[in-house]
Amino acid sequence: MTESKQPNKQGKIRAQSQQKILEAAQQEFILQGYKGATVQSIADRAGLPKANVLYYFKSKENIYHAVLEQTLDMWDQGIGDIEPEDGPKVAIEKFIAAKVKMSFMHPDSSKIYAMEIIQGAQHLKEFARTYLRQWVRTKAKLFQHWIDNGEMKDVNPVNLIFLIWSSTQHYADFEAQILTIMNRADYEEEDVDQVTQFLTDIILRGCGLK
Amino acid sequence: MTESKQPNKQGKIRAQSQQKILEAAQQEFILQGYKGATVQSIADRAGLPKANVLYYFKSKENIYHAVLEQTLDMWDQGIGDIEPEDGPKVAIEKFIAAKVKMSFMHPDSSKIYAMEIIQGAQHLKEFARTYLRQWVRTKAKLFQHWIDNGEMKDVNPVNLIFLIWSSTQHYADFEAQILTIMNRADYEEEDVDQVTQFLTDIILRGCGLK
DNA sequence: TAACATTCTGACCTTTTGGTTAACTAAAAA
DNA sequence: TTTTTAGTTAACCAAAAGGTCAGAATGTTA
Repeated sequence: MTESKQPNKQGKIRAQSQQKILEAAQQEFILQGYKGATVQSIADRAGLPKANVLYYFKSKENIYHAVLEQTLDMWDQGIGDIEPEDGPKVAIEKFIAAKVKMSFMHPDSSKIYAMEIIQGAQHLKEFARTYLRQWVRTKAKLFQHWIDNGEMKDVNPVNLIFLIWSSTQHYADFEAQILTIMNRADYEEEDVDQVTQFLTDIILRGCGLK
Repeated sequence: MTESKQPNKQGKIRAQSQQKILEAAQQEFILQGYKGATVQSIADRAGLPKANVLYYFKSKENIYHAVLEQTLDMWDQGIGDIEPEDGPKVAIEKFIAAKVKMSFMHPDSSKIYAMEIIQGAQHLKEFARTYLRQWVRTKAKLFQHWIDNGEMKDVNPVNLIFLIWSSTQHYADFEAQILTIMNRADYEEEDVDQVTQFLTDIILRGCGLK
């Protein structure tokens, strides 16, 4: 029972190195895909020798799992929570604002997630089947309740959720295309508000809330 | 000048084999990514020996290019053409209907395209910079014209185009997630109409056209 | 049928990759 | 100081990958 270590210094190096590796790996996985990202390229990007990367994560699979987990945590935190007492207008406003913000602040998480789903959601099937499905059902019920109460137009709540997800995530996932089309090098501060404003405006009115 | 061949039989075998290879390749590229899709796996899926695949396409790069080209052709054909004389209501209806139909009928093309963009659009930068940018500008001007004429609400036309693209393509790209959440095995005929109906309804009303 | 072109294919080669190992250093505990 | 533990790294290896090639098989045409 040599349960000593980790007063502070201990886990520090570990945590730092792991984080550096995860960030590098996320980039590489996006740019090259799972198979295309090599342990060497991840190591190079992280500024570490390959063997050191394998020391912290026993295998490439493990690195990928860790990246995905980080992504799901982000999703979980960033998703604005819809609350019953908000009413439909505020709920949708909060929901859209949260998702747009996440898209602009953590586009890479969104990209990794999108690639996983496109490729068949092999690693996320369970997450979708349990967590996501439940989340959608709960929120859909809430919307349905407001609809039944005449507080908003009768639109399919599930489709509405998909609409908000897709239209907000688009700015993260399709960043390259959007910037090219608009002939811009990067997103800027005000884009977040502009997009939030636009989507909120259209969707609220679309739901008969404006 | 032995310009004989191809009265009919000639190019036939060639065309058939190539098409079989392209379909197999598209699947593999989606499922495994560019690097993950091996020439062997493409050959296996196409039911041909590897060397035969390399006989028709000199390299894996070439196969990928051919797949992308096919995808852009599809995009080009499938995009409902907005015409000035339609007016905003019909234009948006046609646009949404065309994109939804494409998403449900050719989800794989949409997926390949999406992956390319997410990964930085390396092979599509030129397409986006020239063709797409021009397309968006032309259509945006049209919408702006209608807005100036008071025929629709004052919404940002470029954002509107992005909204329609994203919300429709979502059903192709995120197929796996949507089906899992809805606890279904496959899309069905009526889904196309239902989704078209939903999106048209919300977006038209969002644009003050209902 | 003979000549020619096209299609097909197993065997082979080179390079790259994920992962292991063993040895070394640094630092913290005993 | 001695002993452990954590971290670091070059060198190595087996497997898998992309691609070549020579020659066999199968048409096509004259």
